[in-house]
Amino acid sequence: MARKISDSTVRRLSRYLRRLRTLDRQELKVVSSRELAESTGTSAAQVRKDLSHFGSFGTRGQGYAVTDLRVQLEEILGLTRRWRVAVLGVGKIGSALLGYGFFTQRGFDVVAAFDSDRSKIGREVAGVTVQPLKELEETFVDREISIAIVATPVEAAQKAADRAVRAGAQAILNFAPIKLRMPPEVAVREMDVTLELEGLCYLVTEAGAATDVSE
Amino acid sequence: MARKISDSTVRRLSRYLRRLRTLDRQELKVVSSRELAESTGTSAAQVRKDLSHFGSFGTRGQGYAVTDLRVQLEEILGLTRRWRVAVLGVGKIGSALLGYGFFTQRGFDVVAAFDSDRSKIGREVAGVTVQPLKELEETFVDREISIAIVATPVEAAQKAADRAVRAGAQAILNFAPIKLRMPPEVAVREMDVTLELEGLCYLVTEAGAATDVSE
DNA sequence: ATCTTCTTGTGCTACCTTTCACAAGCGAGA
DNA sequence: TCTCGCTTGTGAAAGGTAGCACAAGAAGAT
Repeated sequence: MARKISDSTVRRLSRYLRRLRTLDRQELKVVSSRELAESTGTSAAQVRKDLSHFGSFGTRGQGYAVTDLRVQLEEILGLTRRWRVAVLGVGKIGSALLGYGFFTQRGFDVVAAFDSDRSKIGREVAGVTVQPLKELEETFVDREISIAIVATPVEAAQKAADRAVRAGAQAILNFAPIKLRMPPEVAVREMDVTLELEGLCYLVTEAGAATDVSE
Repeated sequence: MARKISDSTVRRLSRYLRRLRTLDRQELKVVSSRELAESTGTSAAQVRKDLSHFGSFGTRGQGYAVTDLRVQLEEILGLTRRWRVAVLGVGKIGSALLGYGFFTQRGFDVVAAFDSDRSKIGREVAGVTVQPLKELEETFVDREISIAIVATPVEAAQKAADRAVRAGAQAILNFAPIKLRMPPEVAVREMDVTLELEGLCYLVTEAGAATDVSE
């Protein structure tokens, strides 16, 4: 299974999984690609294509067994284990993430938080004690942290991410408005609020301009 | 200019703009597509192709005039005006966004916040008073709010977004882990933390599996 | 056992995005 | 004025992604 799966496919798989978990809780046994597509905003053909990259999980004429497919997707996405996460930067976003109950529920344990601000160090946020940055390396190793969430101010983001990677982080979720330079073996995802907002502005402006012309 | 521009192009334009603003502040006069590409994590050809959809902004043999291109991009993205934004749901994420100074700096004014929780209503967060949901419609119209940031719990997200749209919102930035169903004329962007985290898990797991085989 | 109905899995096609490669064009210097 | 060096703008090729359409196959009815 060395096939390269695209990011958009992986994102959709996450969506299918989310839906399947709900269906499973509702004790529904079977779901069709069409139903799955409708509730996740895609097409039935897309659902089948996405799943077909990993095998044949359905029954022709019937659909997919909910629990079974849920488990398969959890395995594909690597969600059968728990993941230890550290938050770098305990500002507004960092604190919000620390208190985000969804993480624990979904297999992510936030086991450490770091900040350079003296006044924050030692404080406990949602059960996690804020540590000084100099303890980063040791803590990452000790607690086997594999994912770092970068929520520092933009100036500090690259350095924080570099340190996390040197300390063993395999993946970075970046909230800072900067494109991080990372070695290719490190997985990176960007969560850039202003980028998305600006994208919305473009679309609204564009739509407005188009309407003006036709009027 | 009825050409359809892809989301990924628009995102890159935002990145170029961000870089150009820095360069402009540093009083640099000219920048090449190569420099722009390196600092935004893409290729020089991509930069030129992206810009070429909107016109010819550079000088052959020289590059692009920083200030000029900055202004052009601001116009293309619709950032020459200010945008009024409302936050729906003043939980952890909502509060973090309300206090996010970057917005004001970048042309976005958060002028309203709503929550259904009695205990939060009337409270002031970062200069904005939290209002009850029933005032949503009136406030959107009065304050000419065009962008709604949905930061409610997942169960409330669809309804909140629907109300915002009926009240005149043209764009939605959605932080709730759900794919919103919106009329096609409404622009939507998703900011889904767990989706991205799960994506990272897939990549890490995959990389690990690949290494195991080769070892 | 055969037929009908239903939904999957997939080859093929169409479209879209990125990369390549080079002519066009600008400025500086002789 | 001509040449040289450099970078843009762009047509064409390559590479990917999504949609279509249908054969394959499973379950239940006759």
